Amino acid sequence: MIFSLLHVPRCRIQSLANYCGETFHSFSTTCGNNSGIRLLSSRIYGLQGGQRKKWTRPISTNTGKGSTKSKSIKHGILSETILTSTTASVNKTQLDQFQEVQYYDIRQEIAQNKDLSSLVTIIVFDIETTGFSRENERIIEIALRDLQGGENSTFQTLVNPQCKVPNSHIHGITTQMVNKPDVPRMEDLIPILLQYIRSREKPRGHVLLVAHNARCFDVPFIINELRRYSMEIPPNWYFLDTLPLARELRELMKSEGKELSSTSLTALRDLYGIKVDGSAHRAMVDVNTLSLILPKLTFDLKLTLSSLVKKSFTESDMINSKKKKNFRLIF
DNA sequence: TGCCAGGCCCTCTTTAGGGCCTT
Repeated sequence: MIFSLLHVPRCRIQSLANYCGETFHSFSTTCGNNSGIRLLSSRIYGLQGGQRKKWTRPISTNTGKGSTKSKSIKHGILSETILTSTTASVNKTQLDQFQEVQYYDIRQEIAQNKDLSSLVTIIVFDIETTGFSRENERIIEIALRDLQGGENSTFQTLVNPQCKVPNSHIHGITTQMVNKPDVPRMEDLIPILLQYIRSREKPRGHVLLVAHNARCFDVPFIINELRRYSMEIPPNWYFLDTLPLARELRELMKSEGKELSSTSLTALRDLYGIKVDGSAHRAMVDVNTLSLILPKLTFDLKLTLSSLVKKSFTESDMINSKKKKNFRLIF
């Protein structure tokens, strides 16, 4: 049975942790045995000039159900596929309409003491890229996991960067793996990704996208990729960076006379005794790792859902932060 | 010839420098 992290009363820290324990135990079981991954046959409309495109490319989701079939799979979430067919039709008009929907700042809703559990979808995500430069490098893999579980709670795909992959030694993703016609390019993927995340949202709800070092790495990459195709981050997306949380944990442990060797994802994984099922530095493996770390981290730091939302940031926050920094440098 | 990512945090600090974290 899958429970939602978001169903936990906002002020009951213990409940949050208990809930996380149940959720992530269920998730862990699902992940270990693994559930089916689907090959989506997608039809999309090109964003540029409304040109219609049709292709079939491998994008994976999982059912989130512990079926008998899934228990027979042994080698991690990346290795198995079940063929199915789903149609995703998105055009620019639909996306424009989406952008026009008015959302309140969720942080104001906290102040108004609204029930966040009915508003927020938490999605852990990770990207693999050809390097560190958001300007010069490209995304080659994306993975997401909706922590409320259920059918199609994960999304993952390789991305065709249309350039060489110089750092295969890091993630094992080679130029040959991604530079081929059946791997979607980013311009093909963006509308599908937006549609997927929107499908996980609650009515007039918000999305909290969580990643390790999100502020300096993952989020700027995502923003840049969207901007390349004249797209913007949807107004109801908020980001949570777990790196500052890891730093808080290190300070907390230090005050208790303990030591955290590093604030990396690997160090947190080791601290909490989480076993890696698959190749580290593949997007879904890191997503699964962070999905298991998050409830333990929030428990140790006594963080509620509303406190997580308070720590979140938007694209606007990043822009304003940069402006303030430039202002300080000038004056 | 010079640059080659960038934001955050710590300290031998704040008109700075270096390390961490992500691929």
